[in-house]
Amino acid sequence: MSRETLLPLLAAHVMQHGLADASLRPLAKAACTSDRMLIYHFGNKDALIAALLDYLGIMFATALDTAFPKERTPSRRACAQTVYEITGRPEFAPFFRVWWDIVAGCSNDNTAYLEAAGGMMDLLLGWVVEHLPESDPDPEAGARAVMTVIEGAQMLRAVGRGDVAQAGLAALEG
Amino acid sequence: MSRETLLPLLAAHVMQHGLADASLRPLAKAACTSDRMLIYHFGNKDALIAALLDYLGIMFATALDTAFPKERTPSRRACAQTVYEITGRPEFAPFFRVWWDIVAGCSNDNTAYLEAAGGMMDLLLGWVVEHLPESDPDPEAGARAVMTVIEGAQMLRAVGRGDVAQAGLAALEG
DNA sequence: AATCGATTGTAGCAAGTGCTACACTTGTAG
DNA sequence: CTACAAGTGTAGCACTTGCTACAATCGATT
Repeated sequence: MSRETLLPLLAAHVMQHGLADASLRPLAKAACTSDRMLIYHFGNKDALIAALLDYLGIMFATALDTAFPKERTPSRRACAQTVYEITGRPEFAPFFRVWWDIVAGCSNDNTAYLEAAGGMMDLLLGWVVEHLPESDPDPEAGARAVMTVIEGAQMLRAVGRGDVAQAGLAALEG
Repeated sequence: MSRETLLPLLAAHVMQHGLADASLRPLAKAACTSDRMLIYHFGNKDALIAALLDYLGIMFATALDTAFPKERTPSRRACAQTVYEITGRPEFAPFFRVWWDIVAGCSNDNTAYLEAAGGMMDLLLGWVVEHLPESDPDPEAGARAVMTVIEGAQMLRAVGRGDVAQAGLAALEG
């Protein structure tokens, strides 16, 4: 049992139960160890969470690569709608459970959370750039516009206003 | 000491420390009572939180009305940018601290949180409708588009990507 | 065989959690 | 004045929290 074998189990638990009130003993049980061992391997809980955020970032990146089509999208709007549709699938729900916990942590100035969240945003931004149509006049600016709409749509969906989100996506120009 | 006198103090505490890990004894201290009294007045913690969410919704509505200009904005983009600018002022930071906690609660299927968040979104949606230019061809659709971009921008700002948010706002048509 | 570091189990601590039991004081209605 | 309900303080329960002390096991090196 090393950090590397522990992390997937910990990540699975966190994606199912949320990151906000994850405590050592339930985490340990999920990873088939004891709280004692988690502290031993990671030093303390903060370090464990930091390592977990790192790992979740990697998981997110790979999930992105496998779930998304390789081709470019025909328009900015189509790109945004594609991301929205794919991230709305049930297998992405666990990820969003922890995502909103991370955002909440960010607004409490938690540095580890800010880094993790920023990293994931940069990752997604890069993905969007490469999936905009080749004809896009300004892919960088386009990606930022698309990202903003996507994230807004995802938040609205999270609070049960998916209809607003869809309308917002449909209004995207390009 | 009644619920009505307690709620402002509780709200103040929650906006400073976050809603996620608000526990009875700190809340009680902030409201100059005991945990015993909070339970007495609200029945249990869940009911207290529900009442608090209600109260925060009202606070949000009044904050909106006082902070925002009475006039209509000249364009959809200007409307979004105005909301973004105003909600970025430091006095709104405490509110967003609890807002992201609420969103996180929503993605854990917490009904009370879902209701509160949905209510606030509807409120803001209505406000946007009435602040779009009179010339707007479809204020309902426009408001949804504006809302989506606003919320995306606010999330990006929360995770330290305000630059992306600004670009996203600037790309809004109309 | 001896030793050493890495790893693990058991037990527990001090603090904090939501909540309750019980006794006590009030203000008010009969 | 009395009775009764609303309100309040003190103590405490059973539980969870992050973390530590102490000792034991294990494989590998000397």
